[in-house]
Amino acid sequence: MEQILNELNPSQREAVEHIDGAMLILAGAGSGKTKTLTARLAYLVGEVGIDPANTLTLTFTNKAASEMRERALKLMPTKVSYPPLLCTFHKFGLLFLKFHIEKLGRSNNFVIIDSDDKKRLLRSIAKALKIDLNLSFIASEISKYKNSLLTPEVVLEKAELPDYKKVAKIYEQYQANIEENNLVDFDDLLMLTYRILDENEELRRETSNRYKYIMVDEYQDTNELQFRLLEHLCSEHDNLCVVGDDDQSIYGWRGANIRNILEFADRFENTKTVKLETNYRSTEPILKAANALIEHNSTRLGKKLVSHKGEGKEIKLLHSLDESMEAKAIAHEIHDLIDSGVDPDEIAVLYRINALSRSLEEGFTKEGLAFKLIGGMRFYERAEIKDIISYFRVLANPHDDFSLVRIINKPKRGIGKASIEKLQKAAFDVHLSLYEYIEQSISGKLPSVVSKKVATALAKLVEDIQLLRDEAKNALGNFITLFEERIKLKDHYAAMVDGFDRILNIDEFYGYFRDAVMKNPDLTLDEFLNDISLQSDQDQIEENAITIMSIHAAKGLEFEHLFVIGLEEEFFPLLGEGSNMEEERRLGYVAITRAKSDLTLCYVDSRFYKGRRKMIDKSRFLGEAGLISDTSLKITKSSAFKKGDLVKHKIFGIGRVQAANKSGKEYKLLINFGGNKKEILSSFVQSI
DNA sequence: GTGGTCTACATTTTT
DNA sequence: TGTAGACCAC
Repeated sequence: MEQILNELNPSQREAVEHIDGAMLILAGAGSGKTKTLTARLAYLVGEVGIDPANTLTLTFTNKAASEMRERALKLMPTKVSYPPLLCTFHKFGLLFLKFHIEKLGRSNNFVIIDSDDKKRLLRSIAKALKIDLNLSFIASEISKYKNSLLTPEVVLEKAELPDYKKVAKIYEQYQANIEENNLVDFDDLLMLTYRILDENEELRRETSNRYKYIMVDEYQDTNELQFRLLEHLCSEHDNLCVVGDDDQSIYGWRGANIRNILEFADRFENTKTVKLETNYRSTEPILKAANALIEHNSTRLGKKLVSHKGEGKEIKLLHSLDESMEAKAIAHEIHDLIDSGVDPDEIAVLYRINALSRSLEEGFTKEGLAFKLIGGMRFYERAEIKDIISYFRVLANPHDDFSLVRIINKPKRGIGKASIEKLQKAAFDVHLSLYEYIEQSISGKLPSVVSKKVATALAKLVEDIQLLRDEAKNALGNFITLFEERIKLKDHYAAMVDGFDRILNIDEFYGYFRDAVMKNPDLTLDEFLNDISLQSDQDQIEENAITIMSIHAAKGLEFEHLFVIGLEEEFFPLLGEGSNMEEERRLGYVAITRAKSDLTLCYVDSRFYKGRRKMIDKSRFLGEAGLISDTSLKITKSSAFKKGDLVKHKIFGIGRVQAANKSGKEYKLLINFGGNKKEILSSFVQSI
């Protein structure tokens, strides 16, 4: 243990050795946040003698949780009998609800639905109510309500604008619907947990006394609900240690409340604040730019990263004509790096919006550069995977109407929309689940409402389901083989245009399932489903290739050689309604601080976006980071201006170049400003 | 019920 | 420019 402490710097050590009471660890990028957190957990358990069962460490992602678990366990004495609970907020909610959801009058065999399921449900409700609103908007609104603990009734009452009234109506039906089917969405995992704790004082006390030492990672990303949940969890002791960086709060648009971290010390009495400002990741020039940039924000707690590494290469700027030239230029630089022996895993390209990945993908492919793209369609959200999961859900619980509808005609059984609707209505009328109704109508106990052809298809489906259910009850060792034999999902997908990829995915999933069964021969379908529902595939297949991803996706990662593209006004900072300049700047800060020693910031003169080519200015962030003297004066290669170009002058406004003549190092431009012709040096205008 | 065509639309995303 | 979902014809 002594050795662990010796490896820490004074502030890290101070944080680790603080035991009781609230503590805010302001951990700048690359300041050894995970190290401090895991060391503290090990210290509490191994040195202070706190029962691991009395600790709770919460993260946002599975990846962070498993990384921390691994590191903490290594530091801990081997004699620890019980591993400390270290998981995501949502996983904690799931565990809690498994034990306590009956306090809300619900049974604990609930099924977790993902955002895709949620949207499908919302779509059908919106359609039934004849409401034509953007589904993502509805989904995020409902999410907001839940995270603010607003019930449908309250929202209905409060909503004033017509659109919000409509959303409230959908919310009401949505909530009724999922409760009726005993479904739980991601927000419910937290909201219901909170509600149970809020309504049961006794349980609240018990729970708080159980988790006597609570730690939270990435605290700047907590939302209102998570904060209130934490309040309940530490109501008996205030032993809440949070780690975060207000400058890295980049999920405001998702409901993260930066005030949670800014006002932490006000909410908890006698908060100890520790700042970790020594950065072990990046060289001085990189941190200088990061510090300079973030200083333009006003709402922050204030801290300044100091480089432990010291001097290094200056940040490079890469200016290109357009996105394809940009991709080409970057590809060439990366090829050079790889040729000089750099590990591709140490190279990444980041962007603010996913749309910018396309030009990179195309350019890199053209240049024969292998890359892995993070983001986009998630593995578990692929239609073919969701189909299998839906089958599994039906097998685990045939009364899961929602999943049954998804798979009832996959592969095609000739059961169409009309038949499904008839069945649903009939089942509803006799208060049976869809499956029960189908089962009973086949056996003749209830009248059939569908054609003979459909009835035969349904009979076959029911037979398959029963057979597979029986098999699943015994052992899952041979389950996949039988499943594929009966359902033939692969054949269904093989016939499609992109069938090959889909088959690969299906096989990967089957393999994953077999593996899970092998690791745990007693696994049940139920357990398997719950495990994967909270899983994302952040940890992608390990390939030795460079990475391209959004800045959000790069949070928590670091790279020796980093490129950030799209440093242009409009793209980064991303401008538009609802854009938040301070959050954009924090994103810039996150992007820059991902680089260890070699950072290249790229911008172009024009980009193709949403079907149009647009001229754009370089980002104000370049100026704010001290990388160019003044953003408003463009220091361009003079050849960039030619007759016919539109330019902007600080005083004269927009004009068109009529002639360009070399004058010393620069070009002298004859510009027509709305009929008013002037001769201006090119460095005094910007191209637009 | 299935399959093809047309049109509106287009941040960031984990669980 | 690309695509998801709506819509219409068999």
